[in-house]
Amino acid sequence: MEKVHTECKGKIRAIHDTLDILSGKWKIAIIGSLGFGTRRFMELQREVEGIGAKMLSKELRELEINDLVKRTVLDTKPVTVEYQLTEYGKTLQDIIDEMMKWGENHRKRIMSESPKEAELI
Amino acid sequence: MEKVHTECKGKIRAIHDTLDILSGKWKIAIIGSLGFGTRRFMELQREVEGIGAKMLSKELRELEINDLVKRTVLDTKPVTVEYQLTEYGKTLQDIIDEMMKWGENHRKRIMSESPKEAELI
DNA sequence: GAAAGTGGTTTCCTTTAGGATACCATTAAA
DNA sequence: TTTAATGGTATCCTAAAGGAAACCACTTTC
Repeated sequence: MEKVHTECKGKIRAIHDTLDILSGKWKIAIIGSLGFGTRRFMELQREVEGIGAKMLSKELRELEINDLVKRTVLDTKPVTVEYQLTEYGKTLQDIIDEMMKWGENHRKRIMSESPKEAELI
Repeated sequence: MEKVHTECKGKIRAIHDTLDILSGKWKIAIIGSLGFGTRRFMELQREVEGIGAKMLSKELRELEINDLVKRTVLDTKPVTVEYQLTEYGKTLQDIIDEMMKWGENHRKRIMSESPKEAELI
């Protein structure tokens, strides 16, 4: 029983590691945008609607630290910076797909229960 | 291109729906605990180490609203209340498993890069 | 020479998440 | 009669997340 408990805490920690990387208001949208291909800072800021420069730069830095996104500075004038998903970053796809499927189904479920309230979300 | 964009926003919304349900400091631990079987309020508070009554009650209410957890009041004296995962709640298992696998692998990866820092996390 | 675009950082502010403590009613045991 | 256990709620407080605006250096265009 104690072994089960210890094991279990490790698993919960693992789940939270993943959750920490994916949660926050913008990370998924950024990863989603980069899923279509390489993007520059300004392109991301336009595609991820509503994000400010501060948050974008912070989120990108975190994704870069976790080796999910690669940042490349090009020697142009003025400098351009490219962001792309790393191969490792692409390994998130399975889990993101699962979340997408579950979330879409959940919304349908809620809509069929009480459509009016659900529309407000 | 616009259609792609609209579709994409729906998908991102779906992912965030899922994320909203799973994120927060305690939900995963609660679901994990209930994964072993029915639990009473006090049992949960003991098993989910560190959680206070206010947070536990709030998180349980949210899980109940989303039909992931069922709350049953038993007519004993004093009243006992049982919480259990619904069938729908169990459908989260796939996605939680994916997150667990990814998180465990991610930790190994970080450990092999820079074991000393990683231990601190 | 001014404006606009490149990719940001810094500062300050508001909003939200979470925690500590006290409290509630009920009942059984000591 | 006090204590402990049941399952919570209400209030207040802190910490963290996030947003707005100003600012930076550099270069091209108007």
